Amino acid sequence: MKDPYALLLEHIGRNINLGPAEEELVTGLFRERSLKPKQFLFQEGEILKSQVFVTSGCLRSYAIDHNGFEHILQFAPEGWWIADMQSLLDQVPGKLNIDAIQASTLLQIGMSDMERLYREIPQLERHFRLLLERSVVTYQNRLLDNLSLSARERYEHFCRAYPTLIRELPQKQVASYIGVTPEFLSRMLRQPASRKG
Amino acid sequence: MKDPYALLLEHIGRNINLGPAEEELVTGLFRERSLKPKQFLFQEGEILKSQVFVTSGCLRSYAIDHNGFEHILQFAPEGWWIADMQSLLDQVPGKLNIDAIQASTLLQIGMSDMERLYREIPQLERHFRLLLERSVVTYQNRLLDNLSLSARERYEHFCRAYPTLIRELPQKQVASYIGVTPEFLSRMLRQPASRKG
DNA sequence: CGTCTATTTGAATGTACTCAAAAGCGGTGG
DNA sequence: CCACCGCTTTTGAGTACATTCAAATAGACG
Repeated sequence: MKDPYALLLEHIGRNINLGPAEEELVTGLFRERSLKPKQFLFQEGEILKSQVFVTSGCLRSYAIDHNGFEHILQFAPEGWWIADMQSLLDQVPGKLNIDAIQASTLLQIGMSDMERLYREIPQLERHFRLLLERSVVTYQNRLLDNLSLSARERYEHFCRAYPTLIRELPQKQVASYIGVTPEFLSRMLRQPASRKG
Repeated sequence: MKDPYALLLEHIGRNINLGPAEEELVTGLFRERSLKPKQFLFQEGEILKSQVFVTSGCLRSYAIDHNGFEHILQFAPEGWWIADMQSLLDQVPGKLNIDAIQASTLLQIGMSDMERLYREIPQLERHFRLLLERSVVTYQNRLLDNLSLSARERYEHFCRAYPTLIRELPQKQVASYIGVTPEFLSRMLRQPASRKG
């Protein structure tokens, strides 16, 4: 079992170099927490107060539409950040739900401590800028997939993007992520992929 | 007609405070450029070399799918940045096209100059971090709209999000942005919105 | 076991697409 | 000024991909 704090520092270390004092400052401000499967970290209507870094297991964020259907926005396995960013940034009631899909551990930091980190370690701005750039690219690609690909193609993309996750996830959640009903995904997987290649 | 450089500094000034020397450094590294309607800034397969800030008019970025259909990813009116981020960040051939939908002017900065700016004005990391946070939220919301809303609802959202643009854009481009065929959007607008509210 | 949820299957339906063609619109050049 | 061209919008008819609702089956967990 890896040390959560080591994981966080390693994650940050991919983008910037921190001195020992800085590393201590960072680790000193994050709190460990664990979640059981299906346990909520955050629910629609609440105001999110902290940044969350997943250190083991896997969380997900999703919205519930006006027909009661879940739409998964993000899976966050080990080494990923997850949040309702709108709620966090503007301190308004969130539209997302975030829960654990496996037993998970995470590191949490309150927004005022986070701001202190940005003040005392300006390099962290860079770290998160770089992360966010990747995040934007990812969402752009997913959006284009949804605009231009068939359900089957989106499923194939998903398998390639999350080769590990796909084995652990219930079909229902894959369906929710790629934007089809569970019934339709079930039929699709039974059907031989039309070989026109 | 506003000064493009003043517009850029005003834009940056919303997030951070620059001294006069810093402002000069910034403006010294951006080059002005103008585009006629339908003129390309960037085409699929090229490698994007510069960051682009729109100072008048409006650009768009879009991808072309394997059936030849355009899918608009972004409109960039005055005061917005636009890029094929994947191409820019990884220096790989891009999948997007970027062109002007009106006569437009913009400010451009090469990646090495941009890196110099980040080095000499670390605060800029913060500025772009904040921008990117908003960008992620926007793409997340658009993705959720595409996963959970009907074509009509997406159209209504679009009208609210871009009240000015909607008056200037050909229907075809709105259709491409919200993810329907132009034929379907045409029919939809002719149909009375079912009043069940 | 029994319960709860996920998956599968069936039949009917709907939303949005395809292809084809006509009509409208704007610009350009003779 | 009008004729023509290219592009957008509209209209029609047929179709497909995916959903809905209902019910049966299978799996997981305590």
